[in-house]
Amino acid sequence: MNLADALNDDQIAAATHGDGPQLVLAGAGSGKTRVITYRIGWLVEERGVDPARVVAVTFTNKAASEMRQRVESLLGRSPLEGFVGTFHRFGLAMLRRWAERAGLKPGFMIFDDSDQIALVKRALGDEGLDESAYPPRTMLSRISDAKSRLLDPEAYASATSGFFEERLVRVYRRYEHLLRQASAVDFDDLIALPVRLLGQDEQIAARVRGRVSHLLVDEFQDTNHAQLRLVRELVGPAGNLTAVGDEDQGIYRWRGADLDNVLHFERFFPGAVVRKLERNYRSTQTILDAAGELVACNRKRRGKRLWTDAGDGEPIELYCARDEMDEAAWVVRSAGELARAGAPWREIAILVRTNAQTRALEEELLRTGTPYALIGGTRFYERAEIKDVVAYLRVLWDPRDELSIGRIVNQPPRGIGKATQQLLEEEAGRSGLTVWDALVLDRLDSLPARSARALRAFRDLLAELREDLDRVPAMALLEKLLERTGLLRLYQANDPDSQARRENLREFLSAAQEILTRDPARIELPARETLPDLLDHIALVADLDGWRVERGVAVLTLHSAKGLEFRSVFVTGLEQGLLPHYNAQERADSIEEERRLLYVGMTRARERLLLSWCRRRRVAGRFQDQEPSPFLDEIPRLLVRSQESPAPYAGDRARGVAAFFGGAEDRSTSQEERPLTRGRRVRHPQLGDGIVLAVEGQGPAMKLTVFFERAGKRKLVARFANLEMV
DNA sequence: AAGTCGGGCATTTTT
DNA sequence: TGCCCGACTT
Repeated sequence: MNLADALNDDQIAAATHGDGPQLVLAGAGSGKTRVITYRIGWLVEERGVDPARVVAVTFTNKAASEMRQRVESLLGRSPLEGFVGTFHRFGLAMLRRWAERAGLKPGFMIFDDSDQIALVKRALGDEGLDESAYPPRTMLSRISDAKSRLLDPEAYASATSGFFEERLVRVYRRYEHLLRQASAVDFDDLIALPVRLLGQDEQIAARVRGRVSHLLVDEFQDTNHAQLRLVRELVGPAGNLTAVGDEDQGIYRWRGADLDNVLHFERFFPGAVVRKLERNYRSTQTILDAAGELVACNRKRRGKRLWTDAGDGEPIELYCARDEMDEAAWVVRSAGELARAGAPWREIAILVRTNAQTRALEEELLRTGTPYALIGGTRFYERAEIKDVVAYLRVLWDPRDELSIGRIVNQPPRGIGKATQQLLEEEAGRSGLTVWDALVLDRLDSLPARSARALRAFRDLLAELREDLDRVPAMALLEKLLERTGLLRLYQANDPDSQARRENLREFLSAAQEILTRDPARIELPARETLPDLLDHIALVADLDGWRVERGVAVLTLHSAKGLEFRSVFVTGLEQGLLPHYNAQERADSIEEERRLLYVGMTRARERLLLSWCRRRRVAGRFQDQEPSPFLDEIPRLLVRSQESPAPYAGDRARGVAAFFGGAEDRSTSQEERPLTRGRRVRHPQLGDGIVLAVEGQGPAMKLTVFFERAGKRKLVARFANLEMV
């Protein structure tokens, strides 16, 4: 293996590190995946380490599969015997293997975010607490926080005090009870339970440790306390650990990530060797200097200075916009210029701090017909129609999954409304049965005849499908399910919404097909054998990483930009209150995290970095005067070329009206006079030709109901719709 | 039981 | 300003 051709000296040192722990502080774009890949290769090829005993963990499925592929192609072994995957999948593998020893039922399910919220709501109800005084989201995040610190309700109770905390403990305790009752685990359990198992069961610990001779952890700055403990349980304080991370890219503190895991690494792993990768292979020196100066203002860091021999490149552009629409116009116009200069659209990214910012940008992209892809947003498996199918699958697998039953019992509508569900639950509760058992035992006499009939039909439908569990493969079952339940029929209409949902269901089927065919030997097995894999996969993969096939400018949040790179990057909304965000302004820690967020955004750029801010911005519907972000002062002026909106305050209304009537800002005032009334024919850049059905309101607030030949009836805000008269 | 209305609300979201 | 959830209506 010739490392010298593939790696620089620092990278070689990290890849060929001997025994014991090492921390590799890998700056943005310093080739850390390369280092991890080559280290695994070196261990196997040069050190004769058994590849089955190499474990590499990351945070995202995407990073994991990329790493796996690179190792496989480097070593020419496929599939690789060792574990390469996410923390959560590693934990899950342990729990599946030793479910009972961990206090779980063998077929336990993984609850996702919305399941967890539902459970918290139920726990609040059981404890007689009001959701408005104890917001479920807050409660859940506090519970998750406790779990990621490995505190069970009792430990948490003794570690805290106060009125709110006392309530929280009760909800936490109840939540745990409900979770186990549903024979399910949440994401935090996938880490916490294995830690406990390793700490308590010597036999299992010995077996697992025997399988992990070398552990590599990526994105170490994102680990939380529980994950650090898991790592320590696996390799011990002096073990063969390679931790790769960058404290300057730690942006998940609010999710429990603990930067101290990197900052005080040697405290947890005494005698560790610390190495830095400071040579950058991505950006120009100008970009690195700007980002470096910025992040140097942070105190919580060990310190790195990135350099490149790629040259200085272009200065950074800074645009001071009048408002968010002007900002969007500048961004899109500049993106167009970059594209004309040779950058493919997909090599351009527009970064935002909050999702709300995407609105103005999207309007402008739409208006100008610029191809774009909104990254993030509602994730695939969170879409209602997908959740429905998954809920059916879960119920088929475990009909005592009450949460999922609750979701599908009247979906599609089959005459089992809230009242009926309530009665059924009471009936079940009286005999100490689960809802499903009550249905099977036909305890429906106390219910109105019509409700009972509907419930029996539902029960028989499920029973029929469940019989197929042992008879047909999962794909066949899935197709039959969609057919027999009527889920497919629900979206028969030809409106865009139904079309999108049908498309999603198709997408789901092909994703399921793909997952199931990963193991061709098992594809013909009955569903009972393969369904658990499918369900695990769905729970652990939030999204289909399909966006790469889309072409167009990427619009995404700073958080979801981590790990990506683009030829040109816009970071928008560099304003006090937005970046840094209001809610982060009190605590110095949080300000530093906001600074890292900007740092992450800036270092995504290879060639061009363009920043913008607005003098005023519409926040929650109101115009607000904005101040530039203090972070802008931390970027050396010499590296920046500034420009300002040519029309600082003038012509808001004129522009709004112009935009409304036809696109280009200077488009005829004569059209302004033509009244927009019912019956007028209009053209929308995306929706095509249509006819105005109704007009509400006046001026900027004017709303139109338009019937489009292609897209059907739509309600539009006239000012944003960019309609053209025809 | 299902649609309609209106108040409250509005960072970020790897698994 | 828009969206989401819960309450209200038919």
